[in-house]
Amino acid sequence: MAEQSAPSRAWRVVLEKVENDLLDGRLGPGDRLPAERELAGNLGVGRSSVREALRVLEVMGLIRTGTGSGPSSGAIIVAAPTGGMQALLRLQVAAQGFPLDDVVRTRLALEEAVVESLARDPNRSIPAARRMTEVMVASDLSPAEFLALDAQLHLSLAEASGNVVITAMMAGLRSSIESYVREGADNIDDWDATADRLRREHVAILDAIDAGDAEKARELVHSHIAGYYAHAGLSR
Amino acid sequence: MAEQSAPSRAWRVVLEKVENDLLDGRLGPGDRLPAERELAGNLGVGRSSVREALRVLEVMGLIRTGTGSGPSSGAIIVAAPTGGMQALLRLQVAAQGFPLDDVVRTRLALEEAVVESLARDPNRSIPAARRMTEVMVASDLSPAEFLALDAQLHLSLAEASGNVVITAMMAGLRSSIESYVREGADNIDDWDATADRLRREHVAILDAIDAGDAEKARELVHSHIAGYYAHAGLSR
DNA sequence: GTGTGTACTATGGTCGGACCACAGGAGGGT
DNA sequence: ACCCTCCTGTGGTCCGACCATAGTACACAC
Repeated sequence: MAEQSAPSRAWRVVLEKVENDLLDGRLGPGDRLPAERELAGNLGVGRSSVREALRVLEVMGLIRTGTGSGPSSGAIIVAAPTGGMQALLRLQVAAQGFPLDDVVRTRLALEEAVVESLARDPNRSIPAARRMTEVMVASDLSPAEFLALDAQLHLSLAEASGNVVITAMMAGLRSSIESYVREGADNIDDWDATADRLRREHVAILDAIDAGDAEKARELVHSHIAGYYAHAGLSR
Repeated sequence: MAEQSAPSRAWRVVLEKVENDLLDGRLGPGDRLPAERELAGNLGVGRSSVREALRVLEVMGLIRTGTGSGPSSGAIIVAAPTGGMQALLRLQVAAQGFPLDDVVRTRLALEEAVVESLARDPNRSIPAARRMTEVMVASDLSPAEFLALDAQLHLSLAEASGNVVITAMMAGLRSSIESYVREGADNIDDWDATADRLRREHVAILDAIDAGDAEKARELVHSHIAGYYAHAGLSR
């Protein structure tokens, strides 16, 4: 299925070779790829083409490259989930391939799924999120600081849900609209009151999760997020 | 936010330059990037580094490159949403950065959000999806063909919802687990009966959407997908 | 004047070589 | 036995060369 019958594009050959090695188990997390020069020789392409493919893999978060010699050098499969998603979403939003509004709505859908799944999970444990809410009570936080903590809080919920894909997507979505969110905060005149409301909503959401009330958690997180974006003038 | 203070990595310089140009509106969909040699000269990096960055942008679906001269040559901003997401998810799943189970659950969350949003939308129109269900009644479809149509059906729902981000994600998720889904079909002995059930479920889902019953649509799509994966032995 | 074909030019695609920086390991000196 | 040095392997970068391609300009023929 990874065939493309496009023998042009030498770098694609490299990309497909790596993908197939991954799919067939010849490569896995922690493994080292052959050296660039060796790979080039094996596949009959130039080193530059190999490098272009490796660059793609690196940005996508699949490999980490290290100079020097020894076990930590070379290209190593790491499969860091968030990095690539973040880069992709940021760029797509920047290039207007992903409208801001759709990003927000997608975040909404995922965030609702997260809290619902948490509320339904009898083995849930969200101490990290609780701790975040406590940190956020400090009243001398600038909007930017507050929003950063807010992002961490929401992210910690996703992590607690144990779903790597959703966590990566949420991190990416968040970072892709980060600048807009920060600008949006400037549109809010009564920032202290807003921050207070957000804090209370956070606590209410966590309470609903702890109480196992999935429906309520879903509704709360929906109005929490939709409300903020509307208030900040970011939603149509 | 786009700062990295990492003057090493020449290709990052290029990537950031393009991203900043996009964010500041100096570049937009349809625009042409400067020629590779020119870009290299402007930024004080080698052409190879420029190419590595462009390769990343190309795989992410942001640009399309064309040889020759004239208006259609060079690197052009296209911001094709699905391509990059597909590549990213496929590779991450292949490298085991994204567990299969999390992919399925994410698809579930997005798919539920799609049908719910459709059911709530008074201006919804899902003729494409209806047509797909009619095509799928042909009984002489192989499992692979049936699954391909099934994928199209679900995708057409996402498209009908008008959310590009969710559509791209769903297309990517789907393609990333495509091979596993196909293998899973082999685990199903009573394929004809299963296909029949899936067809009926599809119709029921569309009916619920048309009826504006968001809750029911959500439940139906949930059991539809979760049920199939469980039946195919793909869910833990 | 019109049409046609050829040469030119700008572009990406690829390769190979060269050099650098760096990290680890091997080997020699003490 | 220890430490220092040099060697080797690795990615990171640049450069120059060549090719394929697609427009475009221009000269030539009619």
